Amino acid sequence: MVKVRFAPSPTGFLHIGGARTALFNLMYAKAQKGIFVLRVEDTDLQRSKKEYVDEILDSMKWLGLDWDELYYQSERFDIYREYAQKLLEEGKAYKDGEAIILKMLPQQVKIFDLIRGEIQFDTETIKDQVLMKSDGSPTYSFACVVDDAAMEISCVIRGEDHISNTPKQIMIYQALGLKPPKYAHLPLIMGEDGTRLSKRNGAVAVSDYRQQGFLPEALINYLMLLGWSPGNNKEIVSFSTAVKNFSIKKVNKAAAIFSMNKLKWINGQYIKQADEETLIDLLIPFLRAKGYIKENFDRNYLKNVVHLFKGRLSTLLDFLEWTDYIFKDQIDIDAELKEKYLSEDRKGSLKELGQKFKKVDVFNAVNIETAFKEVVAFLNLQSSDLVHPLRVAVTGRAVGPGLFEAIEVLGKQKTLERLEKNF
RNA sequence: GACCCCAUCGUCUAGCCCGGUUAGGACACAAGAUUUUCAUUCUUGUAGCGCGGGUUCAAAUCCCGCUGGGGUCGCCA
Repeated sequence: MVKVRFAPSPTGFLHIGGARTALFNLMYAKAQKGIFVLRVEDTDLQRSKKEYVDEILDSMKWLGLDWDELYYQSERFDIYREYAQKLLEEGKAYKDGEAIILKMLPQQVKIFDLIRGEIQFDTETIKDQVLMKSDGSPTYSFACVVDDAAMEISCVIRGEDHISNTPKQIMIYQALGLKPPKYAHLPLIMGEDGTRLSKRNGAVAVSDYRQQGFLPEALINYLMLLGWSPGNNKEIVSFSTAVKNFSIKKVNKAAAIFSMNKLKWINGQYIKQADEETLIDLLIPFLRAKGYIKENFDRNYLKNVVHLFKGRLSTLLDFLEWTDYIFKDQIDIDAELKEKYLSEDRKGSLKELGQKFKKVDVFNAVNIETAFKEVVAFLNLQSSDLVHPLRVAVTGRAVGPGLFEAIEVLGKQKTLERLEKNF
């Protein structure tokens, strides 16, 4: 039976690298109809926090990284103590104060890594390992070994930063008389500048990406591409498709640099693919937080707005950026734009447009454009002479979606108000 | 420093295991087309096997060395 685990420590938020490790564990499990265990490694009584546990579980759920079993190491101290006691009695470990320490026997330890092949260590270079700390809590390696064995984990898939822990843990298995699992050490994810991923060079917490308006499916899609390729030159690939093609042996050995650009591109692709109703649900929390919508809002109207902008978003946050003139009563027009597009003679033309628009009964894009064209012809102008001033006058921006569609969505009332009052 | 891991376009990668490819794709970048603007979309382009030795008729691919990058050396996980 294939069984893997993701074992985060609740001393911080779920890290993007942790999420990738969890994802590869899940893909490996799903590809073989195995079990995915989530084990919270909260043995550090000082640094572990309940709020971090909640945040990690929440982020995992948001990403769709659903686990089959959940364990907390803090509830298993008796088990670790028992095993440590046994090693003490067998003379394989010794006491130093209250701490229990494993004697390192001299030998060559070979580990076979599914991704890297054979790796060899000489235990001469490894110190005796603390199993139980003076305060009665187990160390990472000891709890890890006892649990991986007890939970019958068939393969340990973790970050490359754990390679040097592996021989230490093999020695613990050996002392305990237990058979080690298989191992697969994933390449690390580095920041844009090639150094360790940190808050300095981009967001590290999964929850940050959520707040920045990334879709969970898009983040998953991006993460699976870091160190692995779904094949067939495909980049936009769903989790289930990835699972069908997943092979741990095809995982890359070299560290990968995180690219915000590519993540944004993928996110934009997912937004374009999503239907309006789905996007509305995703957007609601953002719109509420921004104060753009109240408890009660017109969902149909919102649908029109979403339809207008969905093709130009790379994150959900971009939507707020684009739609300020739709949701706000007042708009501010940048002085530079005023000077460039709203000169005195243009103002007269815009007044003229306002008069014409007032008479348009069915205020839709087609009728607005017709009215616009009539005014342009009447004033002996080119369309382009008035398109930009009109856009600036009603949206406060020089760029945006199709002007007439935008005006339709903006609505007759706000359009007329702005043509009369804004300059 | 010691031990360990790694090395294909700027970035993510396919190819490497089982030597023979015009070294493929994607992001980014550039140009063009479309668009009333911007974005989208489409087309095209720039760009890569770190270096040096082997082995071989033939090396991105196999071997060795170097260089470079990374990780670990806690009673943290």
